[in-house]
Amino acid sequence: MSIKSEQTTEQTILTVAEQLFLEKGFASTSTTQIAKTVGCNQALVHYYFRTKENLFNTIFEQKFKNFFEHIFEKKNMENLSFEEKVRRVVESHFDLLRQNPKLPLLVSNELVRLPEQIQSIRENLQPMPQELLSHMNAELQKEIAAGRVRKVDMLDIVMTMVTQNVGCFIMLPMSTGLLQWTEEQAKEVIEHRREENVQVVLRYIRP
Amino acid sequence: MSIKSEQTTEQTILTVAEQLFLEKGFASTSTTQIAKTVGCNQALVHYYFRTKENLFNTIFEQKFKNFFEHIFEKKNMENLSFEEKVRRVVESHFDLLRQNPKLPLLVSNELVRLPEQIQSIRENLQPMPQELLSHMNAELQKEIAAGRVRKVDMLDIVMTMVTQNVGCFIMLPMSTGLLQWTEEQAKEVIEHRREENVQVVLRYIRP
DNA sequence: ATTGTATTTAATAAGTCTATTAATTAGCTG
DNA sequence: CAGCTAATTAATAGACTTATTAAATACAAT
Repeated sequence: MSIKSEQTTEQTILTVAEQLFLEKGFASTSTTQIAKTVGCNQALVHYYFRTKENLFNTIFEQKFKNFFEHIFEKKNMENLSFEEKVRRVVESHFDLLRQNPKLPLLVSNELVRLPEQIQSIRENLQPMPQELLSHMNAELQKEIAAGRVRKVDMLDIVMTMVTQNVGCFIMLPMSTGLLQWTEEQAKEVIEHRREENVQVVLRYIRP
Repeated sequence: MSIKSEQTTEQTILTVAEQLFLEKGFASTSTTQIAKTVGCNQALVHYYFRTKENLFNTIFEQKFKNFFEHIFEKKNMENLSFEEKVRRVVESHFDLLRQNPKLPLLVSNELVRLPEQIQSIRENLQPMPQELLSHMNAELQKEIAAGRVRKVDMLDIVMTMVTQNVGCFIMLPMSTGLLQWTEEQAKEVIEHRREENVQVVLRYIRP
């Protein structure tokens, strides 16, 4: 085992495979390469996960679920203003993406490849979003009634936020290349865009 | 030749390959499959383009260049208000993406795969963006000075627009799956988001 | 030490993929 | 029609892929 192991080999395979899938996508990652990176025999990958598809799904579903759990995690924000709540939601969504910058592209790709996959995901997190969304919507309606927010659909707010945050990370390699940012500059831009994305959403809902 | 041809076989190969690359990406599209779809022998694909990479680059660069030309196309908007200009730029960018809904994902993927590619693209359109950007910036500064727009960087405006529009199409398959839109509904959402994206940008720059 | 189970490896089948080569066909020109 | 070039095909080399199988090794418990 070349990778430092407190982990079992099985876990190491998962870790390595995740990295490679994120880096190069499903099609361009071979079980041979996974095994080579782990430092084990290629058959071992199939011994633990039988098929490459299986291995991928194990990682993918876990990752996706984890991601949504973070998003829908109940945060202690009861006594904050609506604006402050929105700010925090945008920021924590952004921060979650920053920790998983390559996930959105992988998800976008693989959901195109396997539209069925999305159904199994949907079923795994059925009640959460609806419940939360309607709770948030109730609060939004109060704000609108009080004239602190313009009349706007909750779904549009969410889409604006998600699109802006996700788009930011998907486009990062392209922006970096086209505008020839150094890694340093790229980091600064990300930090800067975090606040701008908050502004985008806040100004979007302002009366 | 099974595909109806007014086109030469070479052109047909280009057309078919473009479709398949957009659909399934570079790695998951084989020259065998291209040939099968075209209805010709697999060697013919290599006869015309020698390598798959070559074929891809031919299509990719042409497509990318074309796309940027549309974006930086001079439009006749001299006697419009700044706000109206912004609206039209956002809308025409959105419309261009709507005509090429799968291009952003492909570009995102392949620029990760080949960071060098981006440099050759950069060189192909060197003067345009800088020139246009500084022209737009001059106008922006006037608007800011006149108090019709808040103090904001041109780059942030552009990034907000591009991110919002591109993100919209990259996330469409995911949104459609998660929220179980019909094709009909998806179309309506796109039409709706077109206007919302305009609002996002306009409200983002409002004083 | 032996038995049993889990882990790991070597070997390999069966298939696909890219790319090349040599041969065949089509289409045009003189 | 002969001759030339371009288009097209069949065949195949060679590399790489996924997945399986049977054998070898490691490790624990009896």
